Amino acid sequence: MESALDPDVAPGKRKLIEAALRLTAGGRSLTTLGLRELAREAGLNPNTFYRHFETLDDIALEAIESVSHKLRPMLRRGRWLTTHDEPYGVPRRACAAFFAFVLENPEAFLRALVEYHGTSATLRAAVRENLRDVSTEMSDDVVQLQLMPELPRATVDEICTQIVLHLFHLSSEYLASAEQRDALLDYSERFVVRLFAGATALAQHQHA
Amino acid sequence: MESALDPDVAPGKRKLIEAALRLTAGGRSLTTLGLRELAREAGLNPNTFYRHFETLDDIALEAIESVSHKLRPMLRRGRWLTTHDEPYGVPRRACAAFFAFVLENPEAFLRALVEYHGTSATLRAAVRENLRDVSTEMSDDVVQLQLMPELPRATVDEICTQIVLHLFHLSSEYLASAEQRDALLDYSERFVVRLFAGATALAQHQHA
DNA sequence: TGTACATCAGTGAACGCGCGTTCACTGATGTAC
DNA sequence: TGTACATCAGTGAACGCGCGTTCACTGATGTAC
Repeated sequence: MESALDPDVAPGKRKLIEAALRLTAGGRSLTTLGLRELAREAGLNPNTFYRHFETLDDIALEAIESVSHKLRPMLRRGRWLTTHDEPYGVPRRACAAFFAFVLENPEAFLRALVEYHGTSATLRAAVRENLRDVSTEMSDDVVQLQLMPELPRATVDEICTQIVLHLFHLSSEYLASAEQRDALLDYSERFVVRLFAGATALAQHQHA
Repeated sequence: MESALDPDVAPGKRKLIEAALRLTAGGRSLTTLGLRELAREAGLNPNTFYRHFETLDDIALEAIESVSHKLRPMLRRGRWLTTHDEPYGVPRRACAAFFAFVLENPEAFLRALVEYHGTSATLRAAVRENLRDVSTEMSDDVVQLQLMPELPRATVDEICTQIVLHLFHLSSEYLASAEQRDALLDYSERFVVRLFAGATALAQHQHA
């Protein structure tokens, strides 16, 4: 269940992409993969690569895309917030939901982290675009549930971007040490609460 | 003036380390360098490598260390704050000082960014240690200049860590596009101000 | 002061190996008539 | 319905190349006596 590829792509192509994902699951960059290495991992003739891809960049992009297509739907609204709860637990539960999702998809996050500051501009852009989508959805929720009624939409957007980025960068440490997970959750909650509390306080000062 | 190496190390060793720094300046990871590639860049026989290093990891570590020894003293106290100014401009000037420093040492920052989530645990640890030192010094300043008298030291430490990390991750975008630099500075200032304002507001709520 | 020897940075040729790439081939599936 | 042909995923052998590594060598500097 590594990827969610079309079922009607050639089996060799699917095997190669799955091999790429397997090889990079531990934190290796997609840009360091070799053609023969991929074929070996996929159990195919090296030549088969050329039947489906032009360059090694091609397969890297398709691999990123297949992960993204799996991740995106799982980060939609419902997972983050539950409307009928008291609002003060929301930041903690949102952080907890994010980290739970990281635990469910550790390889995907390690891959994304590596490419975030990696060599390939295309892969960097792909990762950032996905993060932007996540933070936009988070911001939508905050606005629609009227969690921060005093703040303008632009401010909520900005803070959500910073939160998602922060959680994203913490995810490797969250995966690495099970003992620190509670501490990281506390830490992230304080981060979120402080940003929103600060923005609210500043907005009130402006009004007074 | 790439590095600050001991003047009495063998010229071949210095040339190899400088070659490593040159090759990674654009954002390549140290872990992807080849022995012959280094020798070529340094203008030396490939074999000379073995006179000074055991493995390719060795030279990567020494390269990181030489950058660190150059960077550390430049991030000390004086650069961040100026005591006699009004306190409300401090966050912006601190961010501006950090970004100015990034502009002066673009290669060093690109290198550090790449290794931050890279494959080698040793290099990751080296980068993180340096960031921790920077944020500790920043926290010292905030406490000693009594900029946030209501906040306990632990809170100031935590916020400074988050600020340094945030600025660090922004540095690649800061370097990449000159047009966005003013916007990034504004953005960072808001981030800093919100965190401290939030922590202060929350501390006052607790007292009331 | 002069000679013999050890140390050590750097050289040059050669090795075996895995790499990306090319070419000619197989065998299954689909399609035209 | 049957035959001929095109398409296409996958195979296998071979290529030239750059890699890390080894071995034997040079030549300068320092040291012992």
